[in-house]
Amino acid sequence: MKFLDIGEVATETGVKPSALRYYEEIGLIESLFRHGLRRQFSPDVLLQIKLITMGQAAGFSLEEIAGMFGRNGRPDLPRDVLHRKADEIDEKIRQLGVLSDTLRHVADCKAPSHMECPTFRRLVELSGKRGRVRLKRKRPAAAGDS
Amino acid sequence: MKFLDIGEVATETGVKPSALRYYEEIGLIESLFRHGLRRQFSPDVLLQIKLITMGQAAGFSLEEIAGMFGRNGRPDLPRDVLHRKADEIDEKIRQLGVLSDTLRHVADCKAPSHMECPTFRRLVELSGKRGRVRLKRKRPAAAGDS
DNA sequence: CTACGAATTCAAGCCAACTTGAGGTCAAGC
DNA sequence: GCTTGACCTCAAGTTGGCTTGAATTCGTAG
Repeated sequence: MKFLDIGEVATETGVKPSALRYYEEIGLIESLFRHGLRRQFSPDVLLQIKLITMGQAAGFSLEEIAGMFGRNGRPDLPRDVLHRKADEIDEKIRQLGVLSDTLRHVADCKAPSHMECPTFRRLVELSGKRGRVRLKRKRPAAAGDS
Repeated sequence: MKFLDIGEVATETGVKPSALRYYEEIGLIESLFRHGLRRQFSPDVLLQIKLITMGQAAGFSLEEIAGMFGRNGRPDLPRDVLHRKADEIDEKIRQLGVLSDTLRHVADCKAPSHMECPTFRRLVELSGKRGRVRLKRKRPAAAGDS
């Protein structure tokens, strides 16, 4: 089996060595042993780091991420908590959908101010509602309708 | 027309007064005038704040958010940049889908370590790929398949 | 054997986004 | 006219997640 230097892990994942050391310090990942002073990582760490960066993209703290996938490689959280996290993410996905729609609308809308545009307002107000709702795409914008 | 005290804005949006003052300080929102010392906000600010919190959930900085929806109430970014932001968000949505699936899998999988579970590995590796890919739900987990 | 480059530790620094605290102001109700 | 409570300002502090820098240690190639 081949082990990885911190530099290789860094180039493969795009996460800087300093960050990786920090992750190890807080117990989020671990190196298997040292070669001289150098940490040697299992290739599996690449997968773990992918999860970590995804979790960060989702807005979770490193602490929460550790809970989800385990400091030791397996989650310390019970099943139902994990399911609730997943639900949280799904809700975030919904909100992001609204944000994306809103952004595209803003890009294309000709109205002088968004606040006066009913489409805009509908979109944003939608963000509070539950359930899947995305705009039908590409209705050509009419003047005065931003 | 009815104007809002900072406290009302806070309770309606769930954003603390201190944060709202900070937003005003950096020009992200504005109060219309003062009543004595007190800031008076237009009800429209509630919508704006909803956008701000959505943007934050998406992982954008306040700076970026200001660019999207405008410090002044309208975006300072050109159309194509906004569209690219929307694309960014869509990509993030895809990644969150993978994360959510992975999390549910982790919750239900009986394998001793995720790293040994092929389903898990497939899921995570999927996150790099382009295009819509979500797992079919609720295939009952077999033993040894985590 | 020596030099090189890639790693190491440790403390300190940095940034965004707020929060906290002390001390002050104001308007509405009694 | 006084109290009350919600607001105000301003400076300083906090948290998370790293980054930076100085001084040092290795292993390998020449």
